Amino acid sequence: MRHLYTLQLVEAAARAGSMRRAAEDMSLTASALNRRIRRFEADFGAELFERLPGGVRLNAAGELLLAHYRATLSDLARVREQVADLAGERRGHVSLACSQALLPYFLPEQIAAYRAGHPGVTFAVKVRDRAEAEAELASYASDLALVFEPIYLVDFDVIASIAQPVYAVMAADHPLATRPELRLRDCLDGPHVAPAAKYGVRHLLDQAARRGTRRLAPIVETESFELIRHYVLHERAVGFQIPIGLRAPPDGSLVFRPLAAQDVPAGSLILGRRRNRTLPVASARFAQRLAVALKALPAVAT
Amino acid sequence: MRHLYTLQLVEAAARAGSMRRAAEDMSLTASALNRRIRRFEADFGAELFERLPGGVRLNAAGELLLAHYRATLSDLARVREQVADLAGERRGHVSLACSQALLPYFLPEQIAAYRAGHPGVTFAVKVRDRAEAEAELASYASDLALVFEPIYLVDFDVIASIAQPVYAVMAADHPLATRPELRLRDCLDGPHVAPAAKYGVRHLLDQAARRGTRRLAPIVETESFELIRHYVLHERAVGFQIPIGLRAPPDGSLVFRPLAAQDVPAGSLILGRRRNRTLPVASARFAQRLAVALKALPAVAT
DNA sequence: CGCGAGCGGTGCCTAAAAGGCAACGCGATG
DNA sequence: CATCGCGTTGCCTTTTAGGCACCGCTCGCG
Repeated sequence: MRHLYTLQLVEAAARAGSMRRAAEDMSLTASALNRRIRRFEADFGAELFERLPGGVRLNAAGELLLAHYRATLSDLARVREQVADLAGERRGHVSLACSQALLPYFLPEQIAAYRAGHPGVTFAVKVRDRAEAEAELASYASDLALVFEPIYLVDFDVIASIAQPVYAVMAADHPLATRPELRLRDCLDGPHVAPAAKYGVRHLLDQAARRGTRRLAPIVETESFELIRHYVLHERAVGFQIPIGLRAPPDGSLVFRPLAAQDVPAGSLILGRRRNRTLPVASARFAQRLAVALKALPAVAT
Repeated sequence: MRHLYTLQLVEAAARAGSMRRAAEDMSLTASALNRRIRRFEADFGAELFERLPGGVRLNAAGELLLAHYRATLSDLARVREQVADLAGERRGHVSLACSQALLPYFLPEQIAAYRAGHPGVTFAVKVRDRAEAEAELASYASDLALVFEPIYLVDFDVIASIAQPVYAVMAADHPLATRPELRLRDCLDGPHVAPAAKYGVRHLLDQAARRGTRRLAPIVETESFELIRHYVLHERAVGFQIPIGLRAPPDGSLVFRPLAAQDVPAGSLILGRRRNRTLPVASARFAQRLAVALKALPAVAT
């Protein structure tokens, strides 16, 4: 959109940290970019940047304006989608930040099912931990976030929420696999594989362990739940994951057992958007679909 | 703001209903305006107007875009105020749509008190009935609305709400003036002066009368509460108003008596803003002040 | 301590965009 | 059927934006 070009240049300068680099990024000479920004500042009534010897940095006014720009851009995209929808094109784009547990089964199925009915809609899926996901929303980088145990930020609207207990993951021949439900201490007594601290599953486990005056002592700590799932097939250890990210392999090599609720309370898997944001039609509809699918989930994985 | 000029032209054309007239309004030739709009439509990817033989009218896409423009404008004004606030200027502007009852005492006092602390802040007060006030908010024409018995629209956020019973207004020597509280039938039996149907007070009276299978039969029906207040001094008639718009004159010529709550339930005086809207700082602060002042109101006028 | 590299900013000239003017086609109107 | 007002287009002028060369400045490095 042509009329937002100046603001786009401001964003480029803010991102590059230097007018000359921003000019190069935008295929312009530094003088042209500089003049546009200076002219805008004069018109706007305030400087947007701190001019430092080594470049520029946004000041408070600039941050405010840039937030406005991003909001405007996002709203304009929504309008364009609605207009396209008016013309019956059914096009659109959904951007979503989610926790890892959604990657293997839930999201692929949901996206595929949605695209079957709306082949013109494209998706962008980013994997973000619970803190990052909310930052994604705040900066308009993603429309939706589907996160396990998010840190409730002020600018976050919950669209749907379901409980997800923590499950222990282990090889079928693990001694604990005979029990229908596990106590936390059983898992901690033996070797265990845990996700990194930034993940909601780990957060719940740490809190639960602290209540029992225990500590997690993982033999492997990782940012990848996929690694956890596969690792426990190699060494007799217990991993952890929430049921939405688990499905029994056909060969029966892997089993899941819930942790007793009195030890580790169930966490919340939450679908949210930026507070007060009107989503593009495609995102809003997909969010609606996700909300329905989440509620229809079987309470327990098998 | 220079970069929104094209959208401003679109709005002018929409308002004028003709490109030539809009061009005149904006001090431009029709050809220039027409070309800007056509260029924008090409860039945007959709036509914004129906071209009729007698002029132009916005189509659905145009309506959508214009709503975006107004939202952008409003958000930009907020940003500018926040930036001005950053510089410690304490400037700003509050636009407010309100019912007539607020005009004689409450609003002048509140505005004056606020301006005493913030002399840089200016005000725009529009008088609107309950339906119009919400349209004001929806179109971003006003930041706030303070209305008696608004028609609850979907896009309306309530900031504060207080109960206001309906009072009868009459000359001090009116026969009914001797009673501390009046029944509705007493008022309807004698000559009475009533506000027009679009006002909340009249709405409450009509509903109440219908329950008692009575009808209002005003000798004078008017859109002006000021006229009502003054008229009852000339003829032995009863008028109606809510206490926030009433104050006993020093000469004691006018008296107010509440209508029995079992006859006419109290209505709500509601301070609201457009749903999901971040208000400019000045408006937000003034709204906060209004909310406090409303809660501190004496329950009954004397 | 000097010197070059990189920065934001400015004057000058050219290129591009926007505006004004006149005219065209077209439907509505009297 | 002539006329009026509408949106629109071609042509030319005016305004605006961009490229280039260069200035003054700070900072790191030899």
